[in-house]
Amino acid sequence: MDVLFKKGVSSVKSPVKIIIFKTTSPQQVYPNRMMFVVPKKIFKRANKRNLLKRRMREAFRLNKQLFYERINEREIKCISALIYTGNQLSDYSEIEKAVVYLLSNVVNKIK
RNA sequence: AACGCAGGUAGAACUACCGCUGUAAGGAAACUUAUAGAGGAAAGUCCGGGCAACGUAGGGAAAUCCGCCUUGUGAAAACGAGGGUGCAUCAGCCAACAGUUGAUGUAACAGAAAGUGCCACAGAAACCAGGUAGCCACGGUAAAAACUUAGUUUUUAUUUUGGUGAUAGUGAAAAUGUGGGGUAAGAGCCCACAAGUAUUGUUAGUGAUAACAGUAUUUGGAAAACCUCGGAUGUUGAAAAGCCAAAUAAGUUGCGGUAAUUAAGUUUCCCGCUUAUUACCGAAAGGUAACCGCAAUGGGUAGGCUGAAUAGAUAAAUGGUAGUUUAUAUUCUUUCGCUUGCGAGAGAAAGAAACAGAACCCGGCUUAUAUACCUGUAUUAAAA
RNA sequence: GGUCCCGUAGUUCAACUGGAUAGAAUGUCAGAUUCCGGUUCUGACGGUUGGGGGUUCGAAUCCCUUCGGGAUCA
Repeated sequence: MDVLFKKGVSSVKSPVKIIIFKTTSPQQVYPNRMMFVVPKKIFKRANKRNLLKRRMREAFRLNKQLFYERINEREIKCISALIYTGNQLSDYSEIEKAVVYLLSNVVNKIK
């Protein structure tokens, strides 16, 4: 996880940020491992953090097919993190737009 | 009726598709099927338990919590009902105050008359009253006046000693208040009335307590300062605790065993050194003081399961989208009634948005809460 | 999950076991000094003592409640 945040490639589309890193670990079977983060400093209440994490997870779940195709094209395996950086609660539709944009564009940035 | 405040109750339902966590069954596996899946506060952690380890003859100290009475629930903390007492507000009686009656609200409601300490500034004094000024008495000194011619008496000033707690107006608070007697001056010193406290008795009441009578007494505030009294609690908390796995090495020190040492000298002991001796190695010269066990030190290991639950176990699931219905704010259309801009009915549109997310489990307390309903109440408006 | 501690001018700290206008340094502003600026000197401003309630004659201090921040455990 430390490696991800130090060496990973990041991309921002408000209110979500993505960090991705190409891994060479042989233990990983799946094409990608995703982590969802909502900072406690901005959202003090646990129910709001839960709500945002659920929305981000749902958006990723419905749109991950496209993301996996692009990864498989390049024949690599990744670990990545979705971080919520906004200050306010956003609707599901806003989050979904941001997540789709990031998933489609971030793969090209990997070296 | 509107709106505000306080308290209480509830804290929408259903369908489809795609998913999430646990459990069970099936399957080689991928996975499939069935079933269960957040709250009134899950929150704060302010209390009390269960449970676990350690401790425990009995008693005490310390520490923490509780504190009017009766009664109900409870394992206990605590909560409910009724009552008592104090305080506050409002109303009635009264010209007014005081007092009393009623209603409502409220109380960390045992003890300040066991003890220690505190009460700034101001004030004589903030609690054994009495240093100061004042007042009063006897005496001394000085001056003046009167009578009488030698002193006496009176007044004033000053002062020693004694008495006094009326006067001192400061403070949040000043030693119970008023009146009279009494006295050199005064004082609960005495008396009357009133107020308070303690205590005894009688009556009423289960009791807190109340009423009456007697006796004693006048003793500020604060216990949310320490503390005293009565009651309860052994201490520490699931990072407790149990089991499995892994690890507990080398070195150093001490004690003991075996043939693997012993003795003397060096100022008493230890270390070290010297000499002799014992054992082992070596052809000799010479070299070495082993090895094993226990304890300490030293460092090393530090993962999993149980605890654990018919929601659930290790970053933690309980969701997303679409639609329907309902409570309901709002808007529009329309019918009826008349008070002519309100009320009642019908239809359409829109339509769940509060506080908030279990982590060992229960019981209380506290705090946060859109909207609806219920109870109480302040204000405003209308009618009688 | 448990236990404990701390919140005071813009900033860093005081205020003794409750006693008065909450103080000091620094910062800010104004004035003086200087040709101008700095330094220096003088003065002023700046506080709901985190919020709310209670005890008390009196609360930054004691008690209750709440908000925020921090430490610690094997």
